[in-house]
Amino acid sequence: MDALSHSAQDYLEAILVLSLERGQARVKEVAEFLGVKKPSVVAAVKGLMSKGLVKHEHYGYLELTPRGLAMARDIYHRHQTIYRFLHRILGVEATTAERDACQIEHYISSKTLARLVKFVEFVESFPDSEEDPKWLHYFKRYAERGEPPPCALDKCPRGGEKVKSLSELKVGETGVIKRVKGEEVLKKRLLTMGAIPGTQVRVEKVAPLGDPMEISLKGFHLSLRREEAQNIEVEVE
Amino acid sequence: MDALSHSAQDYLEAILVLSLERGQARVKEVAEFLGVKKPSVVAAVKGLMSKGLVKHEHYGYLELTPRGLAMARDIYHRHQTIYRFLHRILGVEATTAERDACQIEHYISSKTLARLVKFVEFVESFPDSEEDPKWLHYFKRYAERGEPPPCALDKCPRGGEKVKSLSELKVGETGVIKRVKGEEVLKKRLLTMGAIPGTQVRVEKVAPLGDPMEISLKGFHLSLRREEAQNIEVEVE
DNA sequence: CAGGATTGTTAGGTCTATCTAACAATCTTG
DNA sequence: CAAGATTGTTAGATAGACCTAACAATCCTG
Repeated sequence: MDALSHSAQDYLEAILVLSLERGQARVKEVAEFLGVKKPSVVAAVKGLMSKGLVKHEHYGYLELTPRGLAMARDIYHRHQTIYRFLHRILGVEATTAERDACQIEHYISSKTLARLVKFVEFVESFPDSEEDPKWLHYFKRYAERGEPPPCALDKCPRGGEKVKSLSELKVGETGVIKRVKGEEVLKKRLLTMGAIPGTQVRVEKVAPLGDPMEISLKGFHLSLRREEAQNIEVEVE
Repeated sequence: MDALSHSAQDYLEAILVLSLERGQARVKEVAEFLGVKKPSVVAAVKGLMSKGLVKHEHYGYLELTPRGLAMARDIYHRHQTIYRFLHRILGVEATTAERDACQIEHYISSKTLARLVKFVEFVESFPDSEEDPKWLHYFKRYAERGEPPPCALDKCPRGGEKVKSLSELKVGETGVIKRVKGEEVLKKRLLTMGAIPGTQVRVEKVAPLGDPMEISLKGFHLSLRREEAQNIEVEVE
């Protein structure tokens, strides 16, 4: 049998959730749940019936078959995993997390999902003495207040040297590029833009949140994102 | 002007990447890059031209306008963030991470993206003394070998009590449900299934990887996922 | 119990994103 | 330089996912 389309998966999942919450699912409820019109639900259900996933008597309730239930639970499991990651770990607000999970669930591969399941498991199963692991606690503080974790305060990985990432330079400061880090694609792109080791750069402007940065290099002006600038190590002059 | 469709965003991003890699983009290259036929590229480019995002002379190369470049970079930034999360942090293999990032980038909200950006930043900026933070190192070990982190070995959050999560029970063991944890939706569903505090459960079968578990409860048989079982705290009898 | 309100269904339509087939323009090679 | 190969374009088609309009069935209330 053909794989289910994303839309069909949404209808299946909606029927499951409504069945669990209210004991039954009706065309009108599914339409409201998914934000579509009733004829769309009827058409979708017709397709699901033809695949043996839903039972639907004329003018009656919607019912998942055993196969439909198994499939819906898989889809729902995927949804829950992503939701928990977005909400519990990343700290995204519940409504946004719910909506994004609903969308993303269709596009995440089973390999990626398996890895995400393990990550969520890892975080939720080993919380240290608090509900969150310490590092997640630090992350949330970092995300909300920009405060680095304690380990960054007492031991600086590049302590003492005049080597910084470009993102740490202030307006007016200059330096010589020492190294371009990061993924191949990003490195290639930065190199294409002229960020070559040995090249002098000067910080011209920095936007309020450090993003973007205007720098001059080889007589040209570049606008870089904070992440891009972070990947360029410079020796301060 | 209308927001770009997901498909249009993909074409814009493809033109950017090809321009960076090869210095130019052609219809045939974009088609290969995105896995579509050439007429599809031509049609899409027509739309992008009408929005002032791409310049395209008849039979000529594709070129991003300054506005198109700015937009493409935004899209690409989003892609890179997701890619780095999937590949660098979750440890998903690069090809799969690249493909999933390409899909997910359209469905992640700006709030969720902002949070993910901070998460990637947090991980990459505070690596302890090694390339990865310790906890990420532990996670990768956990994901690959199932090995818990050191903190779980010397200090067990529920040490000594006969309270375990249902997932930790073995076949034949029984217990009484003490608490159902987790998100409201999940809790409600488990409660709907009869997982009510005070109820006795017995583990009948466990699949090889602990997923699913067959348990009996109130004379009924339930099939639970490992994550579901993890949310049910029981006092072992 | 009849009429109005609400929910469900059917027919036909729109829009997007892709395709195939056929033709046009450009490039390469003998 | 001409012919073949390759790339680019146009016209028309398909499939999916939704819509509106109109009608059918069921439920509720006066």
